[in-house]
Amino acid sequence: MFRAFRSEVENAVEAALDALDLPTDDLGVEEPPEDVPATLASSVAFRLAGAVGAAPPAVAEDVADAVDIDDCEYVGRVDTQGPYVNFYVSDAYYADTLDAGRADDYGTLPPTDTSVVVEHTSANPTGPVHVGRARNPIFGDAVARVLEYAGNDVERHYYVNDAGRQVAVFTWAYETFEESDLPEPERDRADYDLVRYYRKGNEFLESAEGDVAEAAEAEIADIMQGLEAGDEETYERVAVVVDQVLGGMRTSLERLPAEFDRFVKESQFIRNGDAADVVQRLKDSEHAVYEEEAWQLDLSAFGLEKNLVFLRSDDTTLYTTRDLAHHEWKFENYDEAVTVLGEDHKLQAEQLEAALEILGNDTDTLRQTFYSWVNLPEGGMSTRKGTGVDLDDLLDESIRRAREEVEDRLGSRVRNDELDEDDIDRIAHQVGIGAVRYDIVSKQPTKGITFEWERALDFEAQSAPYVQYVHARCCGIEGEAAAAGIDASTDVSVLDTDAERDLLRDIARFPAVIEEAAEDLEPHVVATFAREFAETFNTFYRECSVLNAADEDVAAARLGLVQASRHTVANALDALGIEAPESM
RNA sequence: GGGCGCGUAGCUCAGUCGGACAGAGCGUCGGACUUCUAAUCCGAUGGUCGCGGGUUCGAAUCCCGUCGCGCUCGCCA
Repeated sequence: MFRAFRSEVENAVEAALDALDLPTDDLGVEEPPEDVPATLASSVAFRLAGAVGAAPPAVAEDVADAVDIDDCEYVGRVDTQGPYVNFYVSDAYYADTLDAGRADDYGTLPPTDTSVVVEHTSANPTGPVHVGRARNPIFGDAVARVLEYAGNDVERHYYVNDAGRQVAVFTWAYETFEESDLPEPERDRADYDLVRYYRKGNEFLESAEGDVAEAAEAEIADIMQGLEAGDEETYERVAVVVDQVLGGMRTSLERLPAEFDRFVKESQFIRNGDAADVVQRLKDSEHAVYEEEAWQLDLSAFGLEKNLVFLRSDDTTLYTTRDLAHHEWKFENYDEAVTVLGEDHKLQAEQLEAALEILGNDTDTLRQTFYSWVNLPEGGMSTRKGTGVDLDDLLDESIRRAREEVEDRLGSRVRNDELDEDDIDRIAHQVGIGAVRYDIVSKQPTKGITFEWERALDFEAQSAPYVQYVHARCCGIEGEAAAAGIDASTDVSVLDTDAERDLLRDIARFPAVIEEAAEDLEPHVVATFAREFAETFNTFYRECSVLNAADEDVAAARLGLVQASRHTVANALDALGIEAPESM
């Protein structure tokens, strides 16, 4: 309802300014501070004071008088407070909010008929997913979910690097070194198993000199040439490594869960000739230069100082070259493309966008969004060097601590619903994984995060369990109410306390929060909303009992409010990829 | 050194397309369970919004400068 209310307010202000012969380019519609009872306000009087020749409060009066809300359904009243014109919601606003909240998909926006491909994670298939990378699937999956809630037709893609130098090194190492020379794997799974060869290979290359180094490099170059030439046998050799490691990584990612509709291998753009086609078209462009035996793009016309090499002197393509073909494929098949990347890829992303324009693409449909790396107190994490915390270890530890919490609370539990072993297991997983996700997704992606165990696994702070608990409380009330024979109503006229009205106002805002998160690709606003909503609900919970309400009508309406609250909190959590427990 | 990002309470963070006295949680201190689940609630405490200028009726928010931290500047990805 908030979105409809806002639109009514904007139209009303614009019409009022028109009637007064004043400019309408900036309506100044904004949300007032919390202690102001209005739901929206306009600060337009400040700006018009000069032109009108009167003090802002007087102008505000004029505007308020000129505002006509007769046709408004959700604007109930207008007044002024100093220089501000304040807009209050109508009874219909509350009534329709409660009614809309009955739907279990509440918060979902109308279909946009737009297909959006969200590419995220796309980590090189070189080893287990570590926490430094884990921000990508958590943030990326939330972006995809939020876009879905906003009415888009979303596909999630993982772009698999199976054609670059790193996998060539990996393949060579896998075929060259003996298992007996390697340390024990940390887990019995392909990614943990094979990463040992990758680390060993890199170690070898760093220290090797002379003929030995040259021989190794020759073998690696041979693999890269084979890939470039479309040699089947080479693809098969590489795939042995890539598919196994990727399979292991998927197992980790699915625990979050971060699942994908499609794994797009970059080698396909070499094999189908698209990469070669891109190379030819770039060579023909006016920005192409041939320097030091390699083909490059001079991107100074796009404000980029560094040239982009798109064809090596040995005629092999680079990651970005193949990614150009990949993006043209996306443009052909989807209305919009969103890519979630680490901040270390910013320059490459700018070069990609410029090159796509040179190739004649409209890049307005491409949005590349970035997140800062998660570092350890002692520095960065690296698969190659083997430094960092594995995502599996973080999730295991989080679940373990969550289970401890559940077991600790069993004794002091008021509710007599007898949690069995399966319930404890379920809650430990929901809370443990939810806490990790919330910790990551609730922060602005541009801000750096230093990983610290105790902070990431703090269940007391502004965290997933706090929000999840509200959902469990809603489920508990609904269960008790059903047993007591109470049927929910949508009669808001008996919901007149501050706590009830505040809760309705928060429920009403939820779709607008989804809209904002999708527009800005910032799921953390949903996390902030969920936390604030939980606070509002907990106040309601304390002050407004459903089972012990003064009369049946109030009990029924409050039960309706609890249902709408449950849908709101469940879907806010779902948009973040966090499970909503029915009991805790 | 150039480019990009970040800097808000002791700590972790919201707020940043200019607007009403800068908000939470944690911590500290003090309260609330015979009540629909206390993983909860209520109160107190705590801030030169890195620093210095500028624009404006109004700046945490925009501009310039400066300091600190991160990323980046490969024929790696």
